[in-house]
Amino acid sequence: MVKDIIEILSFLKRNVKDFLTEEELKEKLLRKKVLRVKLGIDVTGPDIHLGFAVVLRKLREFQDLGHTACLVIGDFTAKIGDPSGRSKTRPKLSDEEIKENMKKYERQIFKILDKKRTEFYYNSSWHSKLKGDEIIEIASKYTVARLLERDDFMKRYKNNLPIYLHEFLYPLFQAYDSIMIKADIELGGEDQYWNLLVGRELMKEFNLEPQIVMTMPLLIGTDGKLKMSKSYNNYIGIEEEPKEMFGKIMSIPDELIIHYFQLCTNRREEEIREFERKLKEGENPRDLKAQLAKDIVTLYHSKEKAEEAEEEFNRVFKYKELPTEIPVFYSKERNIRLVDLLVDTNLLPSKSEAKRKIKEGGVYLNGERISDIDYQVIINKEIVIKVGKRKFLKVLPG
RNA sequence: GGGCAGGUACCCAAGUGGCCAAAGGGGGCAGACUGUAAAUCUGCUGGCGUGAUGCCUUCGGAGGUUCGAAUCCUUCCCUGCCCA
Repeated sequence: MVKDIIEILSFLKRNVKDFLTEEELKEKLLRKKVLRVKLGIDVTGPDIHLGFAVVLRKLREFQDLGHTACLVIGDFTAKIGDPSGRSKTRPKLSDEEIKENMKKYERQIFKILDKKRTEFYYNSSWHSKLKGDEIIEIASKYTVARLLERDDFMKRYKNNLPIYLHEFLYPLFQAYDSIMIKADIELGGEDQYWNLLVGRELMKEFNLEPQIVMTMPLLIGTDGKLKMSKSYNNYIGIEEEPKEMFGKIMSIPDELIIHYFQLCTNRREEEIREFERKLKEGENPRDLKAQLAKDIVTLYHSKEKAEEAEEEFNRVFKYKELPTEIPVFYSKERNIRLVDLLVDTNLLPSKSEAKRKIKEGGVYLNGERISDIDYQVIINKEIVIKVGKRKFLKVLPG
């Protein structure tokens, strides 16, 4: 029994950044059969990306060991939004929008999680009922100095940027969630560490067994610099089309290959070491990245789709051929300026932009670069337009 | 409540009467090269116009002064700091 637990612990420790504390988890595993593993879900946008998937995958590991995933939907904060109207990351959402988002979310979440061992909680169901005196009670358990410990708050404070009072309260509300669902352990990205600790502290204040805190490293986004996030637009959604997913993974900087293998695939530790060695020995990073892309597409789609995506990628970017499927636009005009056509087809947003792209040599008609901004297009048969490396459109008379 | 400092394009940030569609950086896009939608280098980055020294819209909002305003004045809104 004890030996099993040690094995389980070392399994669970893979890809973990902060773990507070291993001893407590060991003790809980010995004492309880089923742990309640909490994960907070933000409902502001409908896409789950590979970064969040790192955490979800960890949660799945707990489920596979028989534990319960307790997903706390942050609909309360989403509904309140940001009164200052400044923060784009917290737009105010209606019940309908939240429901709509949740539908899409569930579909994606269960690509990773096990439905049978998942419970959903909407935190508005308790937060909306809190009375003023109860809120004060919660607030009285924590100090401003401790709230200011949070890096993000401290930075803003030092830089004379606004910190709104409700933002100060959010961590406490989030912590209160842990109390309401009696979490044994809470998971999150490493940037959540501080928030999760508040949960731990608050639980102690309410005379509950404090939750264990476990965070996963943040996945770096496709830009190679910032954490993967919707707001930085550097993310790869787990529901993206295989081709798109494949391409996006190919576009990550080479230095991130191992990082992604580690956090986004089921490759064993030894295999990853092996890849690392190959890279050092001068193996073409392109090939390993293609392997990575296949791994990930297989995980969220299928092996077949992954292979298709690879073929397509090679066709378009390696051999510079046309993609197999090109969207079609039927043009009523038979004789039109190229600039106008580019705008009409939505390939480019404005005529100025179209002229720029033509001047830059980024526009091709049937494989031929066009550099005359006054170019007239005669549409009497199929024409394939290419803008930049990735935009293709077939234009037919219609 | 009082004093002071600020609000500029997708973001950060310079500009303090005409040479401002507005420096610089980031991001984005395009090209070259390549190993790929990697890295690096180069260019572009408000809209419209037949190509440059043309027009229209944009420097928190609304008015005003001026031949001319991001820049000056009035007023309102917002943020930070200090004092109370």
